[in-house]
Amino acid sequence: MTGATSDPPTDPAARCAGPPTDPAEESLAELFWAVARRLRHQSRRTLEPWDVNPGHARALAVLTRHGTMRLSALAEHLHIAPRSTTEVVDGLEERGLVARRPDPADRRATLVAPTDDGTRVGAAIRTARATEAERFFGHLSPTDHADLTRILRTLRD
Amino acid sequence: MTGATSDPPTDPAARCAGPPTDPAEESLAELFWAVARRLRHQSRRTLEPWDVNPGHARALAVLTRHGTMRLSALAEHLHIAPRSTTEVVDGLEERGLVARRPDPADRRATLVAPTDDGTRVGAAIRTARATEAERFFGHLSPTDHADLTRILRTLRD
DNA sequence: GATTTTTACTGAGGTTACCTCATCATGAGG
DNA sequence: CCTCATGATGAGGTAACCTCAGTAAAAATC
Repeated sequence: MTGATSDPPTDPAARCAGPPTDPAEESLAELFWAVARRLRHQSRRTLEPWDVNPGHARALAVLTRHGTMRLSALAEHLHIAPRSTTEVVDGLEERGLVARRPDPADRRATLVAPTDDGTRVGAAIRTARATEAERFFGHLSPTDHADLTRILRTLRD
Repeated sequence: MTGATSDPPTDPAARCAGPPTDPAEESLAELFWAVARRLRHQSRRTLEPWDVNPGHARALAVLTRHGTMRLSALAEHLHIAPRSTTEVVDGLEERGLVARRPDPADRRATLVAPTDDGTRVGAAIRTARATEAERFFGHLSPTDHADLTRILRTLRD
């Protein structure tokens, strides 16, 4: 009925900083969030085949990019609390994408390493992400693409 | 120590679709999310003085823009389930920003109307939002501003 | 070398912002 | 009148975070 309840029967992150609801009086910020919303949905769809959520994907990306690291280091990379990282790693471990192993240099610490499967999936997701971005941003002319990059970089800093 | 745990002692929404973690190999999507992150933080800070969360603010904006409406109608505007809307309205009512009143045309329904205070706060937030956007996007040259608007509109549709 | 302090992870439990399902009026159509 | 649909809400669940307390081990201090 509401659309939000029936369209995606299982989509707990249906929003985050939602759209304007009303096309009139559209500010740049509203526009920005509308685009963010689309990107987020597409991203979610992209990840579906691997049964990993965005959090898992981010962690796996860090691990395949930087290699084995301590759980605490992973937490810093992800900008989340160590305790939360424990849970993300739990999820990835359940799926056989990473493995915990004691740090030989410090018996308090655990090293988290991508498994072979994890490395493969990580690479696959990376590729899928690139394709997704291509589909999303690919419609832009080269000039617009460059402009957008430059402008976003300005806004980020 | 981790930065994430000590910097913002109370910021449950520290992320949502995080930053690249690594400046190298920055894709447009990563850039986009980095900007989104900044915008979100700034938005949160903007709302602090009124003790309303983004969800409250969105609901109040809809109500001050479109006026009194049924709870279910509000749910549709917000793209969330009616049950969730009940909770948002509860929050706003607690703060005295909206009032429930029975719909004379249908005794099952409740009308939600902004109070005088709600209207005032709604307007104030609207203004603060505009200022915030000015601060955020104001650094852009008029050309960049126009380009960004045009490009984002392309991406949204 | 023993004691204190710090650090790395994790169990327990909390919060936020959503959700579904069941319930209870009420309204609408046969 | 009776059945079915609808509007709001109680009850309870989930995801992704969080803090705090505890345990074990390392590091620093005495």
